[in-house]
Amino acid sequence: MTDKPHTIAASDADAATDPEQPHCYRYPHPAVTTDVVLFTIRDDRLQLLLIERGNEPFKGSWALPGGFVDIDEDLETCAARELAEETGVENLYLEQLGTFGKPGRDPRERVISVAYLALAPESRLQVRAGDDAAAAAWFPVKALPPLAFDHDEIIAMAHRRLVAKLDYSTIAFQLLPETFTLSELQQVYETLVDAEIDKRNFRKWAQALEVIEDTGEFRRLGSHRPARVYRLLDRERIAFLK
Amino acid sequence: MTDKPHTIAASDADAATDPEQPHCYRYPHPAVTTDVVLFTIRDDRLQLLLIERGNEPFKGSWALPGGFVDIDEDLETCAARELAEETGVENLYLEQLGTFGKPGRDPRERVISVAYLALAPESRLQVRAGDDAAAAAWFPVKALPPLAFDHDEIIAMAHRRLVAKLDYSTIAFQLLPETFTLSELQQVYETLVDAEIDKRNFRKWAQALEVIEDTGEFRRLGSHRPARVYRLLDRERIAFLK
DNA sequence: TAACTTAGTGTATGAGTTACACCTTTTCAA
DNA sequence: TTGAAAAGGTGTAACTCATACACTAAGTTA
Repeated sequence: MTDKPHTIAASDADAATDPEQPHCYRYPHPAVTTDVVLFTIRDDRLQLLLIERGNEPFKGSWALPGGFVDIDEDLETCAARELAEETGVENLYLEQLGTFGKPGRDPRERVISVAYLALAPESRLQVRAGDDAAAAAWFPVKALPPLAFDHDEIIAMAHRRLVAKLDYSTIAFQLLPETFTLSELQQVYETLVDAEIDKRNFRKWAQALEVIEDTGEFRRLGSHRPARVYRLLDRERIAFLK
Repeated sequence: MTDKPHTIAASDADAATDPEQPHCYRYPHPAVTTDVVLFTIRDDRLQLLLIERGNEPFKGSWALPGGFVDIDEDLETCAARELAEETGVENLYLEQLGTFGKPGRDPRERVISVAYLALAPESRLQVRAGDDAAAAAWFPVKALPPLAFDHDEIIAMAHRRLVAKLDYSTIAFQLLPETFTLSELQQVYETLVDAEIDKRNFRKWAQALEVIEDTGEFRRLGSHRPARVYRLLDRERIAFLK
């Protein structure tokens, strides 16, 4: 990192000259936001949360939940906070996806957005409108509305990342509640890869992972044989395979 | 993305009130930099480029090459520019690694750094001091000097990413020149995984990839049988495996 | 021309992935 | 009460891919 002169100048950024715009720097600074792609599975379809924009630019389009990073706030904390504001839920799975900073992606000023991928089981979500009363809604990944900014690119990257991680991690378990049956687990995988999976092979594979345990309980839902209920051994941490 | 009031206020950021600090915003903005972890293989060891800091903070420590993002400059362009300034080389392999923004990581002001991973064969590099005449030097990953900021974390992530990608991509070919022998390729892999690899299995694997072609030429280097020379089929693009 | 050095080659074994069909256990309705 | 409906649950054989392993080939140099 080279020491350019504005590094020093910016350090006394508090110098207030205009009470309306009190934060001044020798060189221009971009704004930094976080945006979150929150996936869940509802109605056997992969869906994600979007917020309708009430103002220009992109008024009427839909955008990822997100917002400006406070000056003393960690990036991941910011993403978690924005998400909690929209969904009312804390402690969701969250991982950094990438940073999007093409000049012009926001027509107002230079905005650099750190994007996050989040996952949650539908059961944990009770989406309410955020503080700003903007409309929030779920959309299937296969049927997205017109999107603001470069959010289509961010969503495409999030989806690719999610599907790629199925091969070498247990990330998909983040889409299931505390306890689940093997059929429910298979449903999640089939939805994500958008293909049918052989039942016997899938169950052999899932049980060989050594990341789930039989709770000893059964779930009876419908007029058929009840299913064994399993639990993730290590809630929180996702495992990496082979 | 919610519309907070400062989104609008920041749009007229040009309002100059103090000729020394003419860039003012209604809310504080962080500074944004890019830092690059440039790996190469020299003397059969994985090494990376560091710059000695001439000023506080961390005066005398070593830091990743990098610098502030210009207000109209794309992030990757910024990383490539900083790298070109240090190495004199353009068109190196570059991929975004992650963004580091813990408050306090730079004691002067809030600085958010977008880190990049870069790879180059030693043959393409002729490192010269940058414009600022700071010392630049190569260090083996296994013998790094005291590092500035959180650059140890960034380097650790870059190294993990590089090694992880060996399993499912042809990223390692970016560490080789235009043409190479299979023994040279094997050397690169052995250096990266820090272990010996069986020669027959490695060559079988490399040739089954369908990403290299025999140039028909031979390289004679030393008092022994000459080696066939290969070339990467699709220079530039790295392939994803299985 | 013999010694040295790296280049180059094949086969057998085990592990893991895939394809594939039927019986079990429950509920519900006749 | 019984049988039809619906999802739960199970094993084996074929194939693919990764691994372990040792000798000959083709140059250079003394």
